[in-house]
Amino acid sequence: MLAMNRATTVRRRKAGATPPRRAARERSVRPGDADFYRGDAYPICESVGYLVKQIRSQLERAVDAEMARHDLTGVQWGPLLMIDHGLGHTAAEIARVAGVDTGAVTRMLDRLEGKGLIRRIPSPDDRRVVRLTLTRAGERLCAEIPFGLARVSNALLRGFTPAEFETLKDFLGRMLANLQDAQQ
Amino acid sequence: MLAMNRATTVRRRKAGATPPRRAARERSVRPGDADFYRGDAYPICESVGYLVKQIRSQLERAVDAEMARHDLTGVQWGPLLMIDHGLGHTAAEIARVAGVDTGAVTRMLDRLEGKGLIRRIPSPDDRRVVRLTLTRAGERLCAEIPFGLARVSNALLRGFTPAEFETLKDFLGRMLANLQDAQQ
DNA sequence: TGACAATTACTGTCTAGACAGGATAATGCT
DNA sequence: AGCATTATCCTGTCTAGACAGTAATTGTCA
Repeated sequence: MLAMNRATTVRRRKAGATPPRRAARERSVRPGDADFYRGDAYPICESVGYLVKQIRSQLERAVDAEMARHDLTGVQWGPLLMIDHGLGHTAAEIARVAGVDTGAVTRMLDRLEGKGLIRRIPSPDDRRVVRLTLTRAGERLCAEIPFGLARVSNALLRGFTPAEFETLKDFLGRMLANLQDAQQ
Repeated sequence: MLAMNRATTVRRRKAGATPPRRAARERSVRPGDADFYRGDAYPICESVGYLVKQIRSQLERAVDAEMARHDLTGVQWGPLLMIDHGLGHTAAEIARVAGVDTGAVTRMLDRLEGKGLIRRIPSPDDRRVVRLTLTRAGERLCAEIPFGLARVSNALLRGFTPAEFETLKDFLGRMLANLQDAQQ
């Protein structure tokens, strides 16, 4: 169990969760799924999944470039805004809301603290928890960030009509819901 | 210039590329951009960018779970398929097509070679390049992969009509185009 | 031809997420 | 009250991408 890589770990968990599943290559995961793609003729570079991946990574690049003006990497502004908006009082809360590992959060907070943007304050109520607050510099930065995000978002949606914008949000919401309940 | 982090580097490059840009917080990047979002009222957790990010990461999780059955991580199947389809004869070609760093490719190929899925063969024509081929095991794996991808894609699109599917692809394509030409 | 530029593969270093495991502290149940 | 469970935070180790820089080779052009 020592040098076990991530793939192996995931497989083990999956095997425990859904037992049978074999020789089920031709059908979809569950009845009701769409049937737009087939395994024996999958257009890798034109699939919806590929497009989403491309958009996401280009989007991250664009946001990165905006945030770089403030000396932030592409992911550091997220927790910062969460703390500012009262959605992230502790490391565990940030991990839950952002859907990432607590270990990753710990190390990211190290970097934000190193940059003098946040402070860690041991909670008097519960001596396990460390409460997070913004420094003055952190607050100043948080006021700037949404402008960059809005700029990138508007560039992304260039040419969309208001009606298309609404349809798009509907589609995205439905895909996300599909993914979430496909995951049980 | 030694211990310079990524954010700083990006900023420097950006500063060199687009000189003026100051006090331009209220307007979008370029005329013609949509105006669905404003910096002073940005709905972080409901924005299109946030949705795309969520979809992408959930999608990666789902694909990960599929690929884990073959002991592959979520990104290793990409280069594998590229080699199989003749889109990635060399490390440099993979890096170009996938849009990632050559250094990252080198290390990923190390892992794939370690798993016995690919072979590196020094090219006789050009002594700088190393040609990539699949091993027998790699070929077998490549035949399986598209079935998992199709399964995940169909689950993602559950409930979409064919017309909606076409509209969705149109929207995604337009967003990607916007991002690409916003990047000059 | 010979200097210079470009390309290829690679290595080092940073940020970053995922998983596992551990220390400490709080809570719940018998 | 005592003990097990749970929660919080942290550290170690792996995969992974980005950037910088290097060595070897190839291409270009004066």
